[in-house]
Amino acid sequence: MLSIRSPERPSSVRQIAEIVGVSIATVSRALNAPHQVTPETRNRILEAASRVGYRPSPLGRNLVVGRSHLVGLVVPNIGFPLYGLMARSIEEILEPLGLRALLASSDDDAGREVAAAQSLLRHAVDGGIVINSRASHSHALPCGPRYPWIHLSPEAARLPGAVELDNVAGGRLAANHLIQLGRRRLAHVSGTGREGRDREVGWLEGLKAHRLEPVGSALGDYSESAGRAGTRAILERVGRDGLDGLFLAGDIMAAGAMRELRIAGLRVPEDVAVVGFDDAEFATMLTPPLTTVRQPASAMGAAAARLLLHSYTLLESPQPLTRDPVIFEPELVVRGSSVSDAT
Amino acid sequence: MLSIRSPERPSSVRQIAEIVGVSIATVSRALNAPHQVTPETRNRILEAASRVGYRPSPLGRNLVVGRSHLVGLVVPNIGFPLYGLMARSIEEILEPLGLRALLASSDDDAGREVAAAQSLLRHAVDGGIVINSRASHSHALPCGPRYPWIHLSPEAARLPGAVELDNVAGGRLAANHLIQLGRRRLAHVSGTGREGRDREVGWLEGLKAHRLEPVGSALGDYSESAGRAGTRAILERVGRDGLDGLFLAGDIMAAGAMRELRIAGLRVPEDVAVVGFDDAEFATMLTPPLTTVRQPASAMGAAAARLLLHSYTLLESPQPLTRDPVIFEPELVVRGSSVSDAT
DNA sequence: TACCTTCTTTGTAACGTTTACATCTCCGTG
DNA sequence: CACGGAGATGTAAACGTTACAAAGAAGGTA
Repeated sequence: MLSIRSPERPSSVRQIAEIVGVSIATVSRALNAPHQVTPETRNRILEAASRVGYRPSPLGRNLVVGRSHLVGLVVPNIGFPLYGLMARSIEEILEPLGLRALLASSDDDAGREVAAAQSLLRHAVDGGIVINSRASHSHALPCGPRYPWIHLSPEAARLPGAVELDNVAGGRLAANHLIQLGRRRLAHVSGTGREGRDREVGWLEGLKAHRLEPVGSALGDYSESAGRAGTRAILERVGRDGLDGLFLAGDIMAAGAMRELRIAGLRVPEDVAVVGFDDAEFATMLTPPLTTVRQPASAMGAAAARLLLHSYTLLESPQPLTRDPVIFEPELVVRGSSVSDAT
Repeated sequence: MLSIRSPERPSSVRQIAEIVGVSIATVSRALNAPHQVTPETRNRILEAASRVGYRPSPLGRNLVVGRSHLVGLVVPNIGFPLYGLMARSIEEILEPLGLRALLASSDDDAGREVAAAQSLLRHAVDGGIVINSRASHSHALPCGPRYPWIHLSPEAARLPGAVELDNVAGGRLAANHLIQLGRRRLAHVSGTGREGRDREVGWLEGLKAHRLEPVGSALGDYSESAGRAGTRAILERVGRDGLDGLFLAGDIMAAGAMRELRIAGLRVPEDVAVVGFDDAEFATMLTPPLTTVRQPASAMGAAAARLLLHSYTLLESPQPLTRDPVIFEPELVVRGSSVSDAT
């Protein structure tokens, strides 16, 4: 049976030093810089260490080197697949360097985001990454020179250390694609936040470049029901024949839109071509598979992690973070919801 | 501009002690146990502390109290939605207690799982949760009495501190549902690992209770392509009319199966009723919406977190972990892929 | 041989915090 | 005055690493 509090203390450098008859510094050196110790004493130390089953306490080590080897990771909700993918790729960059991600949730709220970052700083993280950051100059994170923070969001483009997607270009991609398919009666269901606004800006730019006016638009919040409600509202306004191309600021809304179009008796893509945003995992599983603007989530996560490492106090010559954001370009993935003979 | 290495050290108890003219112990007491210090000196200490902007170092504190307030979280891949949901609910339980989840990935490999747990222990986590644990008696985690580990998987049911889903009951639910719908030509695409085997065991039990033999089966690995390939193989063997009910051990495979059935010209649910497993987020977005056996991921994550807290060294009277697993019952969610007039 | 330089090896102390134990002071009671 | 108790405060120990000091040896030169 397990007894929770074991009385015997784990072995320490002091214990080994006493056994061998040297100072604790020599023990530490024998373990970390063997060439600095006489082979004879080194062997005696190593032998004693393995005999008592010595394992160095990371807390002691962290204390003296002044770093915790922890990296904060603030995510709106780790249960959302997009953020999970980003977290995974961040972790893959950090792990080989002996760094670990410490998790906190922001629920996409600026206040909770700051609180989460503060909480992580109390755990002495060496730095951090905020996914879908809502931080701005008015809600700045407690970011000191010893605690670099990377912002993974267009919201924070004016803060040092930002990684962002060119959402405007993404909206343009969607518009150009639908226009090239010959669609002219175009509508959009938007998303929230800076990224939602940017996608709409790009969308409208794309239309304007072809001297087109949108036939309708609706506000959305990336939920399936918002996609359905927005589509229904647009259809009611323009009528069954008033729409032949629909762009939604997120794939989940696009799934709702396709359901609503089907209920209205409209075929996708023959009657209405549908374009989503993100390229979520389920996009290929929809009927028809969803044409969408891919957000390179893994690559963006990896870039944020590398940017953090670049300014990390651990490195030989850390570079200060600049205000130049790292910008990723989205990519159009054409599938059956816009082109009937696509995969 | 940010300069990464700031030369000035953060303030410490030593600095405050020197300013006020007391020992560091008195400073610590004034901050942590104010009633033990004379009001007059206490005020002078607090005043000096706030003047120099003192913030106690968590590294020093963790070191001396022997706890890090960190909980290890070993996940196959945090990018998988099911695991993300579990992680999120675990986090929600831990956060109010000031505990944070430290992340590591196992990639569903027993060896990497042990390595990840060891790495987390080197970061001095106070305990940990292993999602989809592959640990067994032969590949046991480095679990000492001071480091309780919870296993979130049926694989580890014989280890202390296990939380598991009754996968056998889940397979039975699927079988009973299809049989009650009048389907008699039933087939299954299985999953890997203990949970995959258990789901198949329950499935076959359910069939046997109604004196039915399956018309076919195929091995799968939870991927969409495995769902498609398995379905195709079964159809080739039994013919277009040889199948009217299909159970797949995961929703992603079910999405692939529905695509394959459609390609074969079979209607879902009229010709073939389809049942998945997990109740993933996208299940409602498929066409038709997927009937599935729901795995209560959030509740299971929360249960694992509570079990960990129960045996946590932090608590007043921690309870040793027992070998009795916490078992969750799955629930059938009926949708359009098995009943045409369902939601 | 005496002295100096260089290199190797080892020891000391400090880092930051908490806490068990020791010490000291003050006050009251016998 | 002696003793005891209570309250306040100091001391030291715990953890692992590393800058610095110190000691010693080896080797070269006058």
